[in-house]
Amino acid sequence: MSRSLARENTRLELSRHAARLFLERGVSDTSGDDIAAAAGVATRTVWRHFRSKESAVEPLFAHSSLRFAAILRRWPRDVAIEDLFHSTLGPDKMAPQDLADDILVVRLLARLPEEPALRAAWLMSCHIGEEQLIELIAERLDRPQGDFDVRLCAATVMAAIRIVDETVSLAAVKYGLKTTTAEVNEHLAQAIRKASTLPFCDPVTPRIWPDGKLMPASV
Amino acid sequence: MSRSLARENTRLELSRHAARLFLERGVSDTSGDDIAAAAGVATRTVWRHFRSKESAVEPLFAHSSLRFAAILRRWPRDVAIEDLFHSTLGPDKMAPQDLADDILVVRLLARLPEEPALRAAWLMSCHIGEEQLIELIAERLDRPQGDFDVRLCAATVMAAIRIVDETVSLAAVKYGLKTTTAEVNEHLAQAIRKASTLPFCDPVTPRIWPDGKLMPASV
DNA sequence: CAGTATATGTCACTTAGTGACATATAAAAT
DNA sequence: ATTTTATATGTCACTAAGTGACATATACTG
Repeated sequence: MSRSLARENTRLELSRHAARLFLERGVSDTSGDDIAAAAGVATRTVWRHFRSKESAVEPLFAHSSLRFAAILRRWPRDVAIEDLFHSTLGPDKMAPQDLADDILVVRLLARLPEEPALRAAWLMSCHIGEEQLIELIAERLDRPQGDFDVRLCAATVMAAIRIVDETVSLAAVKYGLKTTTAEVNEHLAQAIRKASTLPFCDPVTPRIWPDGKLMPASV
Repeated sequence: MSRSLARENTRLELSRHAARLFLERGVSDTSGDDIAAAAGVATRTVWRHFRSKESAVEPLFAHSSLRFAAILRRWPRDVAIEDLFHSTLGPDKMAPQDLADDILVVRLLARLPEEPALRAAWLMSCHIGEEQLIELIAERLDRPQGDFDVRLCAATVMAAIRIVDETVSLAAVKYGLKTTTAEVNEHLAQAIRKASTLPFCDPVTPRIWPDGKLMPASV
C-alpha cells in the first residue's frame, strides 16, 4: 500500500490530462511527452507512474470505481439495492471534481469501439472493481473470499455494471440520448439484480442484538 | 475480413512462440526480436501482426475461444447445455494441435496474477468471445443483437466462462489439482447456467414443421 | 504468360519505456 | 534546530517497442 497522498494525487492529475488528450487527439497522436508537458512534469515522471501510455487512464477509471465501491461498503444490510442507489447516487450528491471525472470517464467509454487501447485499460479497471466486489459480497453474505460462488457472482455483477456503463455512455455521447439519474439508477439496479448469482441485492441476514431485537441499519 | 489462410496461420504460429517464450522467461524478458527469431521470421513481421508485444498471445486465446464458439454454434436447440458439453468437450475429441494450444492457454492463465500484461490480453480475448456470445444468444432466442438483455446475458455468461477457466487453470498448474473432464464440464455448465440472465441453456423454442410435428434437433 | 494483390524482408527512423545518479522536500530522530 | 532518512521528482543516456517507405517474393486472375 503506497500511502503518499501527494503521489496518488499527482498520479490522478496525470491521468486526467492523459484522458483529456486521448479524447482530443486520440491515443496514438498523444505521446508520453505530451502528457508530461500538459501536467507540467518531467517525461520520466509519467513513466514512473504508468507502465504504459494506455494505462495512464486507469487511475481515472479506478477513482470512479472506488467511489462506487465506497458507497457499496456503506450499504446497510437491511436495504435493497434500488433504495441504496436512489438515496446515494446522482450528480447532485457528488463533489464537482468527482462529477468532472465521471464525465471524462463517460466520454472515454464512448470511444471504446474505436480505441482498443482504451478498452484494455477499461477492462483492467473492471478487473480491479471485480476484486473489490469479491470482498463486498463475501462480507455481506458471510462467506470466504476464495469461495468460487462468491467470485462468480462478483464477476457477473461487475459484467452487468460494465455493460450498463458502456451502454449509457455510448447512448449519451454518440446518440445524444438524455437519461435521467433515476432511470440510470433503476437500469443499473435491475441489471445487477438480474446478473447476481447470489442473493446480496435484497436485505441480507438482518443482524440481531443479543437481546433478540433487530439491529438498526445504521450500525 | 482478411481471409488469407496462410496469414492467419503465420499469426497463430507466432502467437504460439510468443506464448512459449512468455512462459519460459516472462513477458518483460522476451523481446519482439526473440519472438521473430523463434518463429524464423523478420522482426518487422511480428509488428505487422501484433500492435504490441503482449497482444501477441491474443490469437492463441482467440483460437481456443473460436473452437468453443463453433461447438456452441452447432448446439441443437432441443439439447440442454450439460448434454452438449458432455458429448462434445474433452481432450479425446480434439486434434493434437488444438490440445497443445489449450495446454498453453491453461499455463498462461495460471500466470495472470503475476503478469498484468497477459491479463490485459486475456480480457481483450474475452471481449471478443463476448461478442460471439451475443450473436449466439440473439440467434438462439430470436432477439436482435442490439438488445440490452442479450448483451447483458452474453457479458455475464462470458464472465462465468472466464472465471471457470481461470480457476481451473490456477488449480491445475499451481496446486497440481487433477480435475476430470467430466468435472470441468459439469462445473462449466453449472456456472454458465447460474450466470445466464436469459434462458438459453435449456432446450429453447423447439421449432415446429408446418404440419405441426416437432422438428428434429439435427435440422 | 502478364498483371495485380498480398505477405514478407530490409533498414532507417520515431516513440515508448528503463537505469543510474543527482536534487528537492518533508517527516523523523537526535 | 539540525541532521538523518525516505520518498518523489528531474536530467540524461540508453534499450526496446513500434512505424514508414520501398524492395522482393509468392500466389491468385484474367
